[in-house]
Amino acid sequence: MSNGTYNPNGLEQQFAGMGINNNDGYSGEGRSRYVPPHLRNSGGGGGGGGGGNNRSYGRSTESWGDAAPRANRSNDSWSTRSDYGNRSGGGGGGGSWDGRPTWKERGSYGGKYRRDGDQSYAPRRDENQGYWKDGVHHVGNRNPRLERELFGAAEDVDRQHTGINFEKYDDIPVEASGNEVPDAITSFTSPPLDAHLLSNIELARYTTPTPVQKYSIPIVAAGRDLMACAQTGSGKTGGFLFPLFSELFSKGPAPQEEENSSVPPGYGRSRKAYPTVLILAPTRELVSQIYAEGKKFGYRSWVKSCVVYGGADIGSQLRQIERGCDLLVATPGRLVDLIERARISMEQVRYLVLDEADRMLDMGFEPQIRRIVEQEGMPGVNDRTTLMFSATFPRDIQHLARDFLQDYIFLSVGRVGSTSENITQKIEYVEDEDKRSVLLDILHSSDITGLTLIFVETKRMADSLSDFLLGHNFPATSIHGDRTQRERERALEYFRSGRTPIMVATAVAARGLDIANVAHVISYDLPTDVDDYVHRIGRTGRAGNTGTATAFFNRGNKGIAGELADLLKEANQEIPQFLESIAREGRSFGGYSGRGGRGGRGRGGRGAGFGGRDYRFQSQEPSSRGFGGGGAAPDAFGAYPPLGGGYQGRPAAAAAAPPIQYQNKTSWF
DNA sequence: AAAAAAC
Repeated sequence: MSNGTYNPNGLEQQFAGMGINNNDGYSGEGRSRYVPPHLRNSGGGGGGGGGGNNRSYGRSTESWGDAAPRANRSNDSWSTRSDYGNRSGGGGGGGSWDGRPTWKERGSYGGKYRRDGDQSYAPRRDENQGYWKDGVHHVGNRNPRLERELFGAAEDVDRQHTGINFEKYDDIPVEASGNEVPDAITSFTSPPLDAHLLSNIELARYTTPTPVQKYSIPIVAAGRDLMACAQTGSGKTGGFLFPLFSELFSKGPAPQEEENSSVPPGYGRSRKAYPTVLILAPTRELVSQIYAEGKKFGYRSWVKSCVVYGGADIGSQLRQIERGCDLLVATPGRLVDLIERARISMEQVRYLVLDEADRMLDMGFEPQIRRIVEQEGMPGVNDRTTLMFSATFPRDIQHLARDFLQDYIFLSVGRVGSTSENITQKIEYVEDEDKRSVLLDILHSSDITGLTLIFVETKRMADSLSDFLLGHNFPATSIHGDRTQRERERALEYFRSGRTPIMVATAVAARGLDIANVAHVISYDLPTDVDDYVHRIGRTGRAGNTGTATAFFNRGNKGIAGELADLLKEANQEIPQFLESIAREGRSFGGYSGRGGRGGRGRGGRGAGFGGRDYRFQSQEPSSRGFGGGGAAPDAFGAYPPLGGGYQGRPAAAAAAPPIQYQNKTSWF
């Protein structure tokens, strides 16, 4: 297969390329320090440049970054959120955020180094980085090498967005609700998108907006907040990156305090970064992936993107931030850490994105998220645009939406190619002790083109199973939370590139990861939550391709049997007899009542490809979910539903008298 | 019950 942009010796070469950072100990020591993927070849400047070549730029961000006084803010176009009309149509004549000229250093910088022939000791200037001066976006030079690195070649197996079945786009169910929903766009055009962004979208070979993008672009352009129920595979990442970059490109940097712009960059009293855009996501791999997409769309622009997450060297992340940080992608834990170290400020955040919000809450990130959004000086709902994405819309997410969003547009989107059409699901009855040999059979008989992703429930199993496969000469790797970040990233890279076409994974890889060319997803162990199963199989059949999902089922999985059978039925898949009967046993016992308990969609929603419902517009009558029942009352135990409980279909505003929590079947005992 | 995530 084509190795495309993936050099087998990439890592070593990239270490070599970091020569500029020798003083940082990268190569001076006997053992090489880990360089996370986003720092390798960063900037991509000339030849051996590698990292560290943006340094001089960092200065500019430093100064504009200091927060403009609140009072100023209320005069600029940012804060008048109540006046939606003013912000649509790219108003303001494309000036800077507040109409004032932006920091001069940013402009003079170009002149300073452009004619400087000797760059051997001066901070390396990046010809490919654009800049903003006097209300004009000066786009950097093109760089074929960097373009190839960012966008890949058309034939690269691991970059393919081809095979997208565009006709199917039109079949995707989309529901938008809210006050004055802006009209959806139908194609990538300028306006409403910034012309430079459009050229980057073209380079990335995206030709048609997905449904979520069709809505999110005009919604953000109108300055509205968005709550979107959509899974990855719906073009979610582009759904927020496109409109955000478009806004940044046409509006330029946020205003900065005049006095502060004279502080010598890098030597000022603080080395704090003030990102304009903050994107939060639950896993390290996910933020890494979003950042990689961000680099594509930010190509040649003035916007400097950064990514921070745990498990990786914080020093290199700090240096990256110092070089400029307009758009930040982060996991919550590491971001809180950096805020505590006073290296990142939330005070200039104008756009906030919460990706996979339900997952973040599941993982217990709510305290960190609330701290980041509510207690660290981030502009309030009136002074920022907030986009929330979530596969499900349970009650705790509704609360978050109520607190973080203002008069939002609710969007419910299906996937590109519904589960039923693109993924063939097979359920095999396999006892635990037979799983290994059945797996070998499957691997032996399966098509060698395409990747195979195997899900297990425990980290230990991930290790032992990948060892077992390696022992049988299958090129396998594994990814789970006990592996080092370096191992995780390498595993993912090898898997993506096809160098190791089999990967054994825990839940860390179940959601959000967009890996092209996954032909087969095997649930070696079934999860207990059917939502997890849905997310897993969503790793295949992406972008309009077809895929196969196989699950090993035995009596130990009977808890999921009923919902699994329902799911298969909705997806028009074959339901094996054993599953049918085990599901029936479960149902007759205590009366299966569809989904209750923890977060998730009602059964009816998934088949239609909808992720949730805009509870704001549901009346007090029983919802279409089958969550029938009276008004607000304690549940059968006399207890009010827990805040974190999964529940939907009821206005969250009824807080004074919380509604019934419908119990999971198992809770009745 | 296990997984994920900051040091």
